[in-house]
Amino acid sequence: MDDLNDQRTQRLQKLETLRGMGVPPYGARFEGTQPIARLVEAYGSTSQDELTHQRVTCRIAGRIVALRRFGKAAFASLQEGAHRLQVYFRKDTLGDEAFRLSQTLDLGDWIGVDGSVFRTKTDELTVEVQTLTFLSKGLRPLPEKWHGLTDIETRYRQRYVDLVSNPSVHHVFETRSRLIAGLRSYLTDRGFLEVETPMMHPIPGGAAARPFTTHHHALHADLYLRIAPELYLKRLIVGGFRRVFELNRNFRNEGLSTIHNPEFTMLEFYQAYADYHDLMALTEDVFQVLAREVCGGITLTYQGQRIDLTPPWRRLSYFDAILSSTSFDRRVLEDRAAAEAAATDLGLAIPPGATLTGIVNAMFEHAVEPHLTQPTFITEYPADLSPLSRRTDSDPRLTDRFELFIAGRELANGFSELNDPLDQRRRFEAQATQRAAGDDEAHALDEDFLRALEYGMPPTAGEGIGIDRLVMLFTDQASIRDVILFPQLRPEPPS
RNA sequence: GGGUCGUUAGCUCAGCUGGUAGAGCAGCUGACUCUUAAUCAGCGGGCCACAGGUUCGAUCCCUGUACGACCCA
Repeated sequence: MDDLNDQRTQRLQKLETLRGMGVPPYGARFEGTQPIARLVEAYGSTSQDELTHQRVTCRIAGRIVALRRFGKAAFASLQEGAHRLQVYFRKDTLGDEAFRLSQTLDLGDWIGVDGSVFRTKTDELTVEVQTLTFLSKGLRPLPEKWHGLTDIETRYRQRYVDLVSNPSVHHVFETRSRLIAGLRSYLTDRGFLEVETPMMHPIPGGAAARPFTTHHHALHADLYLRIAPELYLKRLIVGGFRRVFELNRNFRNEGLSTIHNPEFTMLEFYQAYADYHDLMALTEDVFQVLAREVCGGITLTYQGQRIDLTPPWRRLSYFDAILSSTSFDRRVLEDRAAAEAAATDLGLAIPPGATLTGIVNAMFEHAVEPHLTQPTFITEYPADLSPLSRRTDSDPRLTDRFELFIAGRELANGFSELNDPLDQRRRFEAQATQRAAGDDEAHALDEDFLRALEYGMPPTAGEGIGIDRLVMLFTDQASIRDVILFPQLRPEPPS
């Protein structure tokens, strides 16, 4: 049995009272309403005299979130989304029957209202109700009016209550939606075609991550939820699309944290004939466009830090970043023993089988990443870490790749694509060696992808932008769970 | 996986040295036709997350479990 408290019991009784009055507690269509937000916007600064003169009437609907009764009159706040408008019930105006209905209303109920717009003595925009239409009965009490709902677990598990109780949550998710719409129009305006590639992959690829496994019964085949769309999008470039993007969910079977949710949203886009420098310029530009559209300017505040998106952003090579953030000399990048000593010096625990690349990357993550507050492109990643990236012409141990860091977090990853099928095969084979050595995040070898490359992929640059982290940055949220409507939690224990 | 902290009424929170629980809001009854955290009078509401242990006695001390938050790997 569910938590059957006395308030719920009371409301179940009121449901019967409504039925007794001939009022359906779960009504049907209520057409022709104006959004409360629109009404408030339209008349928020209109004077009482002007409202009287214009005889402004309206039809609105919403949830009752505050109620103040005075014998033969009452005030209520109607909420729709993040917006509220006060309504006023008078026995004189409503008549006995409708006033009796208004007396049965509870916090949380949905009603529709026809009335005239005026200002109260205290100058609050208010609708005096002429006709009251009952729309839907709330059986559970809402959280407290002053503190709202603060219990973080309940906020995530019952986001619907969070949204009712905390209007600022609406703002975060509206901003999320506008950022995504902004990215879509930015890319489509520049000739990128939005495509949909499989979510279920026979071979998980395109990233270093553990996949979720599922099974298709009719095909008698294991399938993997995609960890990245990359290899499919590049197949499309092989097929002749010049510019494509996909903006959708990826799934990675890894731990949860303030910056990791097992399903998360990624934008990936690919541009033929371009290189990673073009993408860095595009990234600087699109962040500015979004910041202006959504935040009204190109400086943001994130968790108390001022973030300045004015281009050009700093560009720093991966190795130089490590050397300039530590006091080590170049040997630590080239000699495994020196690297291990340096890493130990930084307080890092190095597992026995760790490769030079792995140790150096641990140093990067520890000594460099957290300090990259202002937008910074880290470039020229080692080829060992970048099995899908084109090698740098002047030094084939490096790649034409960048990652973007802001506020100490990776926001984007882009590179000139490796389009040499023979080199790609060797890189996959190196990954297979790592996998055999116990690295279960190493890339799997995808023969069909290699076959596609053998048909010839033009020079191409591609990039992924982590949308959840982007939204965190633009809405100043500390946890990824605050920018995902229904973040992953353990299943609720039975009560 | 490890550490720290948390879980008390529908919600937000108190609860001292171990003696079977309090407030505000919400709810119920009554008064009130311009209030806005309305006001006034009265009333009800608890598996103190769960399971063990210590104790004459546990919301409180101990152990474990579940769920969550943060930090670390």
